[in-house]
Amino acid sequence: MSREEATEKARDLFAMYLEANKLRRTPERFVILEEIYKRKDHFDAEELYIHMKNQEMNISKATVYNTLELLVSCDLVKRHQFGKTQAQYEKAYGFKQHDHLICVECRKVLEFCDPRIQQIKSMVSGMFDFEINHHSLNLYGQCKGNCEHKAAQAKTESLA
Amino acid sequence: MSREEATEKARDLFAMYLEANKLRRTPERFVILEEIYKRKDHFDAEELYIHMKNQEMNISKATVYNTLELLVSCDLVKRHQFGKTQAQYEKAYGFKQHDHLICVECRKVLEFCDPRIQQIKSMVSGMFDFEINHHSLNLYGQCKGNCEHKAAQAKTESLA
DNA sequence: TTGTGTGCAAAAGCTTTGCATGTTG
DNA sequence: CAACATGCAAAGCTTTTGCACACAA
Repeated sequence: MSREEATEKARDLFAMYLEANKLRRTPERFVILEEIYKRKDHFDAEELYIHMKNQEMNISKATVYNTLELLVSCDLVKRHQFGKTQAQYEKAYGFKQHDHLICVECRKVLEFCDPRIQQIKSMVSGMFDFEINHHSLNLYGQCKGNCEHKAAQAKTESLA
Repeated sequence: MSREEATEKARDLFAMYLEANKLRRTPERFVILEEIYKRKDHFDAEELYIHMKNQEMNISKATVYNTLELLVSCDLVKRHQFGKTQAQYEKAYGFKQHDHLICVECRKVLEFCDPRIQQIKSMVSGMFDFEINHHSLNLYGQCKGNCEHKAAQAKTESLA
């Protein structure tokens, strides 16, 4: 699925979600969704807010946070806590689910996939009689070389 | 290893760490370590601070945070981010490493172990040429019953 | 028209910092 | 006695809230 297709689908899903929950289709909500789906990487609420301001868009922080919350609720956006404070976000629809590898030196965030995490989830779910909705797996470490990860990136892309 | 033995070992390790890093052996640092190793569950910095105040101990928040930081650095304490803000801590020496299952309804935190996480870490480490120091795996969901997890607790204890 | 959503600013909550004082090595 | 650690309070930073106005349904 191309980025454009994913964005279009996400827009439709968001509209349906809003309708189903009797929430309003405000321009702000769709502008924010649009901007998030233009992005490739992780971002935080502040960055998104600043970006809107730079575009001369009159969108408040309250609305940014409110909309992110809505988008997380309907699974169109994922929220992560890589560091101590500031949450990070990323688009979630139409892109392969993955986990994260964080370099504690350069703070770069890489993505990887491993099917074993699904097995762990099913097993734990059964053992505790829990319904597991989502998970967060972060590996922290440091790149051995010069914090250039291009070789590894290429490797995972070939696996995808 | 009993709780007392673990506490004693932790105290020694902390003393060695302080000496190795030319840091001072202040009473506050050891009182905090002691209190943490008395605890069975997760706690946050505020709880620890309040507890000290209730014991008529004159320990400031700054010292609580500073000491937690030191203890995390030398792996005697682990820091977790289960929710959005407030970090949670737990003692780490002499207790089996584990991951967490969080009920998003009652906020209860359960613990589980799975060897597959180690396999994932080695594989990703090799693939990205990364040195992985630690990880964080949290599963979020809800208990199907009444948020009583005693049966499951019993099951994991029998596995340990 | 009606009530939800928005912008703005202020408040809240967790953590860190600055400074004077105390205490370790 | 010379640094370093502490206590206290204030500041910092991210996120939430209150309120008046705007606008979607």
